[in-house]
Amino acid sequence: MKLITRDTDYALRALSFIAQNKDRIVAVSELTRKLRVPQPFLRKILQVLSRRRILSSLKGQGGGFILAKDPARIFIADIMRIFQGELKLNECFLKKLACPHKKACVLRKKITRIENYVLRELNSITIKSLLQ
Amino acid sequence: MKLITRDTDYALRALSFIAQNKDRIVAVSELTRKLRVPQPFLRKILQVLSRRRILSSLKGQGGGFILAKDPARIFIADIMRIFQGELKLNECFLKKLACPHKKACVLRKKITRIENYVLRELNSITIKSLLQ
DNA sequence: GACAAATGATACAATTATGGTATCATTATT
DNA sequence: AATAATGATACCATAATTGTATCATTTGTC
Repeated sequence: MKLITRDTDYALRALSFIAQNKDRIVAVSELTRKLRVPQPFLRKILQVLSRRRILSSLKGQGGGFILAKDPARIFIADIMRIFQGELKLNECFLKKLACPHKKACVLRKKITRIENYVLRELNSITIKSLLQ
Repeated sequence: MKLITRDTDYALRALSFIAQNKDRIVAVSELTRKLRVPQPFLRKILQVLSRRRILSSLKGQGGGFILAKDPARIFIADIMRIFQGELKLNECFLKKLACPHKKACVLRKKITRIENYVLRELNSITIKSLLQ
């Protein structure tokens, strides 16, 4: 029952650090030292964020990453979706089979209620709100 | 981001069915037909519920399972804990390392808030409330 | 221009969790 | 004695997670 996987977690921490150093370029090597996270893994994660236009990158000596968006507009739900796919707490395991309750499944309804709350919350948390 | 795993799901459906047939003993073979779930897997699940005193079992011909508790007192959070372990949305992946934020981690706090809501909800849903 | 330091892309690998199967022992009914 | 059920337990297959490794490309510095 993990809400956030490790890559998402690392991504959020990296984004927070980069947001706190908004005016300069941050290299993966620095992030690795600060966050104490495996460097090749973190590289992969940041490259994804770069492809998704959350970060901008600069190659070459002195290169690194910098935010491509206002941290007040980066929602953690978006980052989660990038690394974890669609956010659903809810998948019905019997969907292809003859589920006796079909659309009236009470369990499903209750879980959906919870899911809606969780998504609302996640959609309200920004990188900016994580700083300090 | 799965709230409920497949074994928990099957367990809840099986418990619901058994609760609807409160006055008699239900064999795994019948449940398998009704729920259309793999029989050996469901057996394993029900044996766990039996060990945990959620179900009582009767061996031998004509045997099977029957509720050991009032369905209004079986909470789905308990069933989830049995199959999924402690319910935490929250595990910090840097816990052993030098997390720069330590106890003040804002992300952790926000996730904890969500977690508390989810747990409160899950602790309020009983097998009885799933019937019909 | 050569070298060093950075990211881009991508393939591969190790570990763990999930979702099962298989088998033998035990018990109870007929 | 045979049959039909659960108890216990070991095993297995697949997928997801959590990484590593490598080579290509770009850019700054000497």
